[in-house]
Amino acid sequence: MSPRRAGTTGSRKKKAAPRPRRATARHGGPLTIRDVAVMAAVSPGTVSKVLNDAPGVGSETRGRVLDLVRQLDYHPDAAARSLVVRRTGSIGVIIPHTGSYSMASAYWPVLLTAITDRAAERDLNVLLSTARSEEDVDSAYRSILRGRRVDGLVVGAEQFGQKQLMELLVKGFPFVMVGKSPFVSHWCVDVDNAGGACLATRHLLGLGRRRVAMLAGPEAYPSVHDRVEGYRRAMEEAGLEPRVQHCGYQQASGAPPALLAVEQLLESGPGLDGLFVGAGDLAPAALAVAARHGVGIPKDVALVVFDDHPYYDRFTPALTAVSQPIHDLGQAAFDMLFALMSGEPPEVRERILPTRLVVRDSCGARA
Amino acid sequence: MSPRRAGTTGSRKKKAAPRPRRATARHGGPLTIRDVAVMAAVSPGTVSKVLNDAPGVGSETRGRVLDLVRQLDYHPDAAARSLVVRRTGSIGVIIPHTGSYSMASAYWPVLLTAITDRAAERDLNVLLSTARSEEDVDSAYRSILRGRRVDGLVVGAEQFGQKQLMELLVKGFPFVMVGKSPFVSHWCVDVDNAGGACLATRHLLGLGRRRVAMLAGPEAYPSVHDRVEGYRRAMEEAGLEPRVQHCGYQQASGAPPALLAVEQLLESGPGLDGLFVGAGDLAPAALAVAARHGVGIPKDVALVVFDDHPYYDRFTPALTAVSQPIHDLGQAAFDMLFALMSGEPPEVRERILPTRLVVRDSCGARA
DNA sequence: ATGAAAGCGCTAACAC
DNA sequence: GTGTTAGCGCTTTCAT
Repeated sequence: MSPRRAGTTGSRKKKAAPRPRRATARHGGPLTIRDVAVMAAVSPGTVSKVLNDAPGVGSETRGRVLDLVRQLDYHPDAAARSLVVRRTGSIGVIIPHTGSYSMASAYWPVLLTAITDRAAERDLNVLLSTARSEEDVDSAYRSILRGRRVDGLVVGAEQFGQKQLMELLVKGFPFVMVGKSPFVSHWCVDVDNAGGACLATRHLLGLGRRRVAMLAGPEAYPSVHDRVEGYRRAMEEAGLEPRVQHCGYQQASGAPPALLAVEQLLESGPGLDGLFVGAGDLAPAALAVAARHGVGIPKDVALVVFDDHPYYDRFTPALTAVSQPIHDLGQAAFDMLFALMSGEPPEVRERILPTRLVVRDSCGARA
Repeated sequence: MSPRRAGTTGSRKKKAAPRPRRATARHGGPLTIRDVAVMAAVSPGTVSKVLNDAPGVGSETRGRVLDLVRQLDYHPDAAARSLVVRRTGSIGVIIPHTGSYSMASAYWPVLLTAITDRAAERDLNVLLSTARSEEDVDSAYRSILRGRRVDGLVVGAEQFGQKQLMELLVKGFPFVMVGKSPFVSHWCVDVDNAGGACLATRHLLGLGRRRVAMLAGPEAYPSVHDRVEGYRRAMEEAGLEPRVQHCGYQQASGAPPALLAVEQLLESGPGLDGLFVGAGDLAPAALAVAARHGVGIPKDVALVVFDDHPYYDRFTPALTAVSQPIHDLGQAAFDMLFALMSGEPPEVRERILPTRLVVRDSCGARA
């Protein structure tokens, strides 16, 4: 397809021929370093040195080349460059989205934005892979790592399988996890799940609520575990009996397990007067069931939800929430990865960011 | 740094030497096609043919190589490959996020997810660039196009500058726009903005509202223009006087211009009884101002907003909204780009997707 | 300070 | 059917 050199002097097979290569620049495609070199009347090697701020180039020459480069808007071919320098200039980000929800919630989008912006500052590109299901994670993983397309990786650790994590670890591939992995200990960033949950629960307790239950996600996730722990701690401090109801996250189809879980909470046992909703995804379900049962919020049941959203402000009642510093989390993840890639391991292996409580109406504090 | 070949026979400079190259495989890095070739006792060329399903390989050999490849988990180096095939196997996506809002709204995240998933099906990677401001778009643009890192591009056309768009056009670079550009005519996908706006307005009119105003974004955007047009059409059909109030989108800081715009709408002129909010971003402001003025929704003013969100269901009143098929839009954008990249231009230059009205409480239809 | 040339890992044209 | 080799566009010794 691409025209290789036309027979120069009939010498194509004899090994003695000094591999003439193309002597003159005559192509159709984009500019190459040769073109620039020819026009600047220097060798490609010199242009390369200029472009890479390497020493050994006269300032007069350097200036001339630089001008030309600017004028021609020449940019070295990334593939050719990475082939020789053995770096791609990209990082990978793998994020899960179970159902259409995760991407619609603010968590991943904001995280991603933070990472992308930060990466851009360092002249790194971001290769994004989304994974629909946990099985999907594997293919996302290989598609992004296959062929050494990235120099480092940010992964949502909770959804990542042990196998892949171990693989990365063994390879010594630079990566950081967002959220703790149930399987491996490695560099990661996370929010203070236990602390935030404790904060939320204490807040409800401080408002005089006593029968405070927790609606939690699937037990397998470390974040869920930590939030349950924080809730438990607050309850036990107050000498109260914890009551945790787990449920699955919203799936792509089928009846939301959250609804059933809330039903169970409301129906069984003695009446609640407080509810800590352990994940933003679960809040709508909790509100819906409460409304259906004629349970007033915050009058009958005071409610705090983990993970904030701008729109909670416009719910009725406006939701009191534990706000996570998602943007900071993304920046921290990138910074950690960047350090790893630069061969300077960050000081701390786990960077845990604090949460804060945003008090609105659903907890009854303003009532 | 990387160990080049150790002097084989002292012949390093004489041009007669047949460029011996490395004969034996002995390195530290990842597997190369040579390694596989050696182990399979075939030539690299043959391995390459197997990997690319090229003809001219015996089925016995093919099987042996394939087994080995699988067993070794060998993947060809992407950079080396793209250098010779002149394709990167990646597409770029540039999305704007003014303030932290855009990414928090469902539009871009869902669009991005759709594109990414679709790309994965075609074994294409997605290089993501976010642009904070309109000036930022330019650097995002160059960073992603610089060095030919992608084979095609999806861009949010409204925020893209004329200069960049023209550049792409002139280069003949495959790209599709999401939303129409004010500057150039090119392949693009969009929702039926005018139709959706008309739908919303007619709905309000059909409910008996007569003094229906529209709260719209900045005039410069084609989508805003189209929505205004749809609104106007519906009003004029009914023989009513249109009343449009423009405002800027939410900025990173400063008082939201939306608030002021709504104030103006409510204060000036004769009392409204209907409001068409031309963009999801503006809905919270409209509700806030209405509440502050003691304007009941839908009792006093019936409201419909363009662009739906799962959480609107939990607003009070639940928001009636024009729902855009964002996921489909993303898929359509990718499909169009893929066709372009395959050299088979899509049949239609503009793919316009229909919207539908999601009736909830704010329009008063259920009252 | 500059240029020549080797070679990164792969594919494609051609020879056998 | 299989091996050989040139060369993609760049960086990087090494010689000059």
